[in-house]
Amino acid sequence: MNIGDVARKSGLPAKTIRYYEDIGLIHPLRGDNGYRRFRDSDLHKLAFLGRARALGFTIEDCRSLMALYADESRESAQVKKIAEDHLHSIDDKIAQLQSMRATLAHLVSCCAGDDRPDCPILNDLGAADVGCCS
Amino acid sequence: MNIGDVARKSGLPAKTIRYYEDIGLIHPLRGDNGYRRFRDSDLHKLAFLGRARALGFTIEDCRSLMALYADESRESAQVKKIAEDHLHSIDDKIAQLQSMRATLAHLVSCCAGDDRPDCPILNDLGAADVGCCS
DNA sequence: CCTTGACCCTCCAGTTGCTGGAACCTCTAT
DNA sequence: ATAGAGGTTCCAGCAACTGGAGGGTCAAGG
Repeated sequence: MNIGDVARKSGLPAKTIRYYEDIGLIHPLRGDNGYRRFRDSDLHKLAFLGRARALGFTIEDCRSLMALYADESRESAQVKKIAEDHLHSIDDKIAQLQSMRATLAHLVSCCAGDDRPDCPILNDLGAADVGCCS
Repeated sequence: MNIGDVARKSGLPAKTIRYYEDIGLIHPLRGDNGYRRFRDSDLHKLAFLGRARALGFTIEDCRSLMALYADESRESAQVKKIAEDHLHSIDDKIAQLQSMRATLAHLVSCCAGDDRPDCPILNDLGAADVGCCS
């Protein structure tokens, strides 16, 4: 398979696949013409990577997960640890975003959004101790 | 004020403050020794930036917001538009993270996390059509 | 007067995970 | 022969900093 084929099958852009080879996540063969030649196992790895990335794992996590996947003598605790750590970092991000969201939604709801210059959003950003309502 | 003073007062790292000058968000004066000399107005802008960044606004949003803040003839609708757009992008991110979180939490709960190699997390990543439970 | 330590300066490189583009080569079909 | 669709490499850029090297400056203590 050429890179276009695995791109279509894996759903990853060709650029990304080349990048994954660059950083050593996959090792496709090369044809006499210099083209990358992908085996089924390469496609399988790319699909694995696509799913892991879709779950938000970092590239380094993906590297670890693929190593564990290939390691018959792994302990599932190792995998679970990576996944749990990631889950916590997702929870942290969600909490942070929800906190931002709450503040922002409140400010937005206080802003008239008309042609007058008076704006509680700017008032709030301009001075921490200015409540935007009442 | 020197950069260390404004760093302490604004809560922003000195590095970040230099960066903000680089990209033209602030324009502190310079003393004869080459040191940056910050006025109260610079500190005020940095505090504004710190709060806007804490709400997740991009640097370009911050630039627009600061321009509107300085513009006496602004319309609050312009500010509200930026804030609402940002609010939507936050909502999108939260939704995406919650979707990841749901999948991941399920997989984690299915994984024994012991010394055996069998792992539903890896099974799922390795093949899309493998349910991790039952 | 000298030294020490806390500041300050600039400039360059690295972070994460790609993405776009230039300049070029290869294959297939007409 | 040529057009167009594929492939290749390499370099630059994104966002928003962050770290470090290699230096200059300032105030206090001996």
